[in-house]
Amino acid sequence: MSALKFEVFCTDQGSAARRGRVHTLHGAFDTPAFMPVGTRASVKGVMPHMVRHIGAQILLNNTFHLMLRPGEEIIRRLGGVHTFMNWQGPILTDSGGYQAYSLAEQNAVDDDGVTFKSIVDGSLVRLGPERAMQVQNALGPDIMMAFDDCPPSAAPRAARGEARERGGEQDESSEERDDARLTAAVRRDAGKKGYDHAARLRIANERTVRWLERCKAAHARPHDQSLFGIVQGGTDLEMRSWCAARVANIELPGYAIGGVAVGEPFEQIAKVVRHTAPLLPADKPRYLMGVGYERDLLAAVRSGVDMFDCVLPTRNGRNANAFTRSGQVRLRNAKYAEDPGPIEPGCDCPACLGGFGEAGGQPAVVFSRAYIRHLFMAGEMLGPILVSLHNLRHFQRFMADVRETIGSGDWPGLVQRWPVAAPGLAVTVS
RNA sequence: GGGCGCGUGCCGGAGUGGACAAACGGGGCAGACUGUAAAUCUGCUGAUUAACUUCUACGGGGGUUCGAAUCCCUCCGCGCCCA
Repeated sequence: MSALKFEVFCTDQGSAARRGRVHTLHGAFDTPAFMPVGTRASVKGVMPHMVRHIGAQILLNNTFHLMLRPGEEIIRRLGGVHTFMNWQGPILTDSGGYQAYSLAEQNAVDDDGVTFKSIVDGSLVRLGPERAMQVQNALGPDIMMAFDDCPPSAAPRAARGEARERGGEQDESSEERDDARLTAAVRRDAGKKGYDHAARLRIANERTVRWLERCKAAHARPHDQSLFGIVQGGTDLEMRSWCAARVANIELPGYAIGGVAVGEPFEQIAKVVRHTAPLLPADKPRYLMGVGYERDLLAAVRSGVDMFDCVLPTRNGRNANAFTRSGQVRLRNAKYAEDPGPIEPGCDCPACLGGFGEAGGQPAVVFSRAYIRHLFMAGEMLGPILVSLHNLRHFQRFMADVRETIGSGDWPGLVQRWPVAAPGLAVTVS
């Protein structure tokens, strides 16, 4: 009797997509599922009951950040993450392996783990497979991720060039700027002279597999908590195959694809996922870590992925960037200064509906784009909250529709309702 | 009536002979964001040009100088002080 049960209700006729449900000791969630991110035991700006209200059934926490503050022992003594943050549904914790990537400038990786310079007090913090398990066992999530080595993406500059040639709608004026951010993540490894990306991927793969074995061995609560293994391998399909074979060979309740969406163009992400997902056991949930935009989600679902998480709805929500079925809306733009309409007509989120529908029915007046823009211009915290709610609801509604569609098989219909996701269908129909 | 000081771009405010279309900050405009050190970050912000450029600019006018936001004269406005 495992702490996790996965049932598949139906599989799509024309793709590898499947609809199902994952059961944990803190309840179940429907798959494919989108999990909001609450890194430090908080989905920023959104109270747990609101997170539930917009349709989320499971959310993320982060091992590394909670270990530094407030410390896993405090959370354990207070009853674990569920009680601590007042979320009684399933919780998944990321292991901190991603922070070795995202905080690359503050750490060093070796064969036994990662040494971080604490972002809280500057002290040296060591995180490896055993420690990551110890912390997650103390935090008490339903699903815990293995500690992996997430290598930097191959060549951010070249990758972006490709993306641009394909004539995406993105504004090109920003390329050099976020280059700075990407190279920051790459600096630690790729910045070294004589850097050999293939070799780095191989090392990451070997570590990830070895660390996974150690994680499994160190996992002290297998009857309460489920450990997921992670496949690395960058954009190299052979490396993905190599890693997937070894990771899948280790008996676990679920498996994840990591090291994706770290700067690659959309098609590359889809390609890696389409290649890797089928290599993971069909009777276990497959989790694509950190993804993503609607088109990425659609392509991955059709490749057989069941779980997703992403900071986009909340991070972009805090930055006045609203997701809609037809694309992103930058609510700070001057053209919305007098726009009386909701973020997205027809949306049933608390922002577009003007509230949570208290007694007496829904308010007649919505939170207008003009009002939300004003909130952002004025620095009012309600702005980020409203748009976060809208975005979270957007992704939940999208996933709900995707689940429906897996039953009906009407993918063109889905893409008609969600034009933003269209590239995801195009890429998986051959 | 006399004396002193001040007047810079949307705003505040540097600059006191050339590297000034003018620091810095604010405001505004635009962009980015994929297992969150992010309510953050980046760029632009006199006009004109695709760009090199050119033009108009530091209260008004006049002057000195190869060259002035910066020096001189004068006028206007504002502030403070003395009668």
